[in-house]
Amino acid sequence: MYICPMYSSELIKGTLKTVILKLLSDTKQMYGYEITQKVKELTDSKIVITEGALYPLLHQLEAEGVVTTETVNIGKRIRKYYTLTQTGNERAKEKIYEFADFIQTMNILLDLKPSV
Amino acid sequence: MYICPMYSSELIKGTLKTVILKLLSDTKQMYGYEITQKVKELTDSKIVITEGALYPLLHQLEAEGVVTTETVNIGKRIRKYYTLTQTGNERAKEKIYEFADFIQTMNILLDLKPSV
DNA sequence: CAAATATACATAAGTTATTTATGTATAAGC
DNA sequence: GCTTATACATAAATAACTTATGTATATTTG
Repeated sequence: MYICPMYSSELIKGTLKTVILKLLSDTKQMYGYEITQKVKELTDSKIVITEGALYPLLHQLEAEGVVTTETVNIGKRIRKYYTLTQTGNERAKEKIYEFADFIQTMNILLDLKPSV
Repeated sequence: MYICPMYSSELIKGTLKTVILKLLSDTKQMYGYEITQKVKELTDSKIVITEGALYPLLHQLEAEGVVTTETVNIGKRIRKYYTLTQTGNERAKEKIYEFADFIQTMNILLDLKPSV
């Protein structure tokens, strides 16, 4: 049986922000580790977000005012929940729309059928 | 009227190789400048390949044995035509398949309809 | 109950791939 | 004649990620 491996990193690069914004626009509040697990689960491990990529990006999004954070104590450990701001919601819509448009263009370029 | 600008470079990054391999698998022989123009035309200027990105990649593909080259004199100018090797044809199919698969996964992740 | 794995954050060095800038030169259009 | 288009090439700077490392608690498994 064929097991589809992870996509080449060059392909995944650049979609990270869009994916995170989408998840946050669906779930309101998520913490970093939760995001990595959700993406892994939804993509059957074809997209795996590493911590080194995720955390710096989340910090950047916070600095830009796209998300706000709330730190919660879970026993003696901490969790940092991220929530989209209004700006963040708009940004999420834009990025998702852009990607949908991009897919259309790539479908034409690569002669893929719309349903593929 | 809304004019869709170029996609963010982060989105385009990583699809360059796939796009070039696809064009070469369709047209057999193309030269660098021709590739940039074809992509610009097919994507309505939403994807524009810069020379600084294109030529190093073509040279790399040649070094890997994915393409062979033939230099032709056009008047006093030169053109360097690129042709896929057999390895190159396989590579092209793989990359195109990988991207099609990637799109499917992203459609699920981003809740896009298959036809979008 | 000890060890391994999972949860949960964070950052820094190294790598890779692009962008931007620069360079050379001929051909075509105005 | 000047500007734009054709046509190649490379190098420095930048951006973004991978890999590695660090800290620490919680849970599972043998």
